[in-house]
Amino acid sequence: MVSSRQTQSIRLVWEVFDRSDNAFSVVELVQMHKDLMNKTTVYRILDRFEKEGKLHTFLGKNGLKWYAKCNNCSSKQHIDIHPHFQCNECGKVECLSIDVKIPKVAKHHIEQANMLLLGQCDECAV
Amino acid sequence: MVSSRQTQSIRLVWEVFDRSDNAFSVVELVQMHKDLMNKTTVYRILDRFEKEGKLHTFLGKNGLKWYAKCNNCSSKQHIDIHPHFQCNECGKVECLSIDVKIPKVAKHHIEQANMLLLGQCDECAV
DNA sequence: CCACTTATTGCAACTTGGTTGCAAATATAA
DNA sequence: TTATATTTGCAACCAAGTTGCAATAAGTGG
Repeated sequence: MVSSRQTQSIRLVWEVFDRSDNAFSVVELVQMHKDLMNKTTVYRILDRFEKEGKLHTFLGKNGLKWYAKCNNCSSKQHIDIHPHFQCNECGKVECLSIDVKIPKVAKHHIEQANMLLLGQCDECAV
Repeated sequence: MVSSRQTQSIRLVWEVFDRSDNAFSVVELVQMHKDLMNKTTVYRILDRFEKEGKLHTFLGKNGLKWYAKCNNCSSKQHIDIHPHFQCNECGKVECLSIDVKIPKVAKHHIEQANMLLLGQCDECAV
């Protein structure tokens, strides 16, 4: 492993995140690159970005994997919690930059916490 | 829809929940009934229990669907939040009977919140 | 207790998200 | 420019979940 060559595909996938602060589902990312690279490649690149701490992941409302840029989060803070919001109508997802306290639970050693808020986003609220 | 016949399969699936306060993943439930009924049937029965407000569902750490009895929760409270805990080692899931405040977020109308805590359970902590 | 209606089930085929192994392509260092 | 090790494409695979339809079986009513 180690190195990390600067390939066309890696550049293209990164650009998506570089140009926007949105979160993207893997499905979207595979779709938007489908003429440019294989889905396996997309999966692998995202995987790598996550390991490198450039992106963090979480699960959306149907158990689909989403990726977002790590703006507020160092790779240490990945285990900490900022909640994500997903609109029940348009499906769009956002990282919320608020902190949620991880509850202490007796007899449980909590290492991570995921919080997904579901509702209606600004744009879908007529 | 409406009626609801009391079939063998429905009875069998319900017994699992009746005998224990654990949460069960669909995968487990399909597996444990595999000689008694088709997986489609298990899916359909769980689906129905959920609609009837007997069970609530949530997603575990790999996006797998889990079902648990609605003890503390009326069907109204489904949209409210008690967090779930999943052990990273043995995979077991519990409903935690603590309340988590749903954060208010400007410009977002939040309808539901899901919180999954991950860590080590009592039994896996040597 | 039988016949009938309709809910429920089984089955097989399908869909979708995600993974794997390996050969071919290509970025980089020398 | 070449050598080599990383990336990629591809095709096949896996698992979770869904669908359509024919077969089965609950729960009526007679």
